[in-house]
Amino acid sequence: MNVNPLLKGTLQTIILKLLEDNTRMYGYEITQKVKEDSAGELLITEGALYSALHKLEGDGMLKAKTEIVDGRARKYYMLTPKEGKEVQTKLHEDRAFIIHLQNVLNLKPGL
Amino acid sequence: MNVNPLLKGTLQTIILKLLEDNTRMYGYEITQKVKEDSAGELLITEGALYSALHKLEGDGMLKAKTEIVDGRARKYYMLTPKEGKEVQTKLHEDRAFIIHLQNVLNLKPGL
DNA sequence: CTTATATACATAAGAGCATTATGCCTCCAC
DNA sequence: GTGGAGGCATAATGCTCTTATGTATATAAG
Repeated sequence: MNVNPLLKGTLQTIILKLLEDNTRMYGYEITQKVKEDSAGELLITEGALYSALHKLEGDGMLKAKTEIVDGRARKYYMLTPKEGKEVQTKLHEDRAFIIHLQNVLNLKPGL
Repeated sequence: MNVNPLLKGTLQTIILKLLEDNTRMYGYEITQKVKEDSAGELLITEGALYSALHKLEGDGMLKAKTEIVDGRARKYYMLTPKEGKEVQTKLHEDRAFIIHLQNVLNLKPGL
């Protein structure tokens, strides 16, 4: 995460959410998708991303499968089946947290 | 920050925003205010708070003044005058960041 | 009187997660 | 043949949080 170092700990959530919506993605693809969705404002650094992916894999949240595409290796990640509900819970909590934060900061939703 | 370890780096922003709105506050008061505003969901730990206050003071963002109230020492903090605009900028960025995050997480504002 | 709870500040140890800086490799356009 | 884009990875460093602990006063409960 580059432009604004405000939020740490968000990266895991972003990864899980994207994998929930897109079945499977590889690292570079995730960086581009986040950049797109945020109008170029959220830039995930590679160091942070790959560490996070490895950690989530180690924790059993993700499984990986490497494939060769156009002569280059891609490592696709997807959610492990059992973690579906956990992702939902996480997203629920994160949403609640953002709302509480908006209340504290007095940032009305929609502004 | 307790209940949800999602966001790190938010505490400084919270402190600055509260001091912008309330002229001056002391540490314990800040913990209670955040707890209130978040319906008991955001619990600032004392270790985090006092470290953050000391850092902001060291950076020249805040100035402190100790007073004795009811026999107990209170350390009131307030923004340094020159930092008014910086706080505005910070809050602006943070608001933008939250919105981008909502876009990436596909959490529609207001939900 | 003593104990618990609330008020109030502070610091140290440790962990977690990010940035920054590298490194390695391939494909393709100029 | 050089540079940029695609693609993965790790090490050093630093910031910020949690957890634990310490100090101290006021007040209510027993």
